[in-house]
Amino acid sequence: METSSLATSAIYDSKTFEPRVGLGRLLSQVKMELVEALDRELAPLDITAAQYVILATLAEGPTGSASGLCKGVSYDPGAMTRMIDRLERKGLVRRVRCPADRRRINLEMTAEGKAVYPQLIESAVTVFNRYLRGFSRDEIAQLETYLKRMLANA
Amino acid sequence: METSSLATSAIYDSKTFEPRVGLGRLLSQVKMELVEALDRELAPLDITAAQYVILATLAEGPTGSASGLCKGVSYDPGAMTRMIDRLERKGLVRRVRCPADRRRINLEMTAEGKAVYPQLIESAVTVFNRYLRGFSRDEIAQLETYLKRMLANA
DNA sequence: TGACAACTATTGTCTAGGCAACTAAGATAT
DNA sequence: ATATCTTAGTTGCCTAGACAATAGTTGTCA
Repeated sequence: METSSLATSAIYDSKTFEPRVGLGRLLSQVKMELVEALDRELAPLDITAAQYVILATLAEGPTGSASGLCKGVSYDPGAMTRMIDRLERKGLVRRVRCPADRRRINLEMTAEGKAVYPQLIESAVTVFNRYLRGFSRDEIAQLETYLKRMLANA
Repeated sequence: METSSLATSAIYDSKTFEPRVGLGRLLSQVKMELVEALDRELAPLDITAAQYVILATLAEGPTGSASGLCKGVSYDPGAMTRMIDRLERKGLVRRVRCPADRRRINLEMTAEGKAVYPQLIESAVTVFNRYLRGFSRDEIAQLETYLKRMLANA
């Protein structure tokens, strides 16, 4: 039958599954190392990788409200409130009540936030380039495609 | 010069880097969804994905000590102590002082732990097969290779 | 032997996210 | 207009991991 490499056959079965060396472990490891590396890279700026994600989403996107950010980064509203507290305390971000809808709180980067932002990007680029040494652009595109396919399978 | 697809050229630069759609976001998302899916799958057994990882490492490997587990799953020793507390409270794992080295604590799965373990594997297999629908074995192998190359670049 | 270094596990403290309850504000329907 | 429903953000409580300090144990070496 030669089903072993058909795309439609089940990949794993309980007999042969090896939890310790599999894809899950690799994904966790890579993600963790990337976060740790970015944390170290950003440490001199007193900014964490988690904060970087929020700032980047805020800086690049049109979604200026807190709840928009929550959906964008799949974050709990409560966690987001406190995250914004931290960023506001650091003077990187400002809460601005939306006049049209007074429930909504729009977020703006402060001058200081905008000033450090290029350094954040620089740090992220450094980290990714380090972990992607030896990859061609095609390979990265393919890696991204695989991950997108997994997400589409959700 | 046509350097754009040479493997040795830097992949990203600060001008073109798009933090919101890149590899980091994809990796985080995939990892998170896998964990959430496994959590849901294991919920009826009252076991979390994090606990599954420990149990799997313990069941499959020869590393029976707590500190061995710490290294194996890059876990904090303090966190590991409390993790084992939880597993012990659930009756899945037993602490056994090593007679040869009385600092060391060896871990054994209880009869109950061994009894549920096949169901854990079954759950994990189900989740991975779901997220890998449509993948050939070759594609999975290549995905794993990419991730291993990233780790090797650390 | 005794001082000292290295290792194992535990505990306390801190940080941060998840969940639920709550308040305020807008939207909708009667 | 008012009652009801939905949405946005905040707060309190709980859980869990990270880090640091500690106690007990082993190995080393003078």
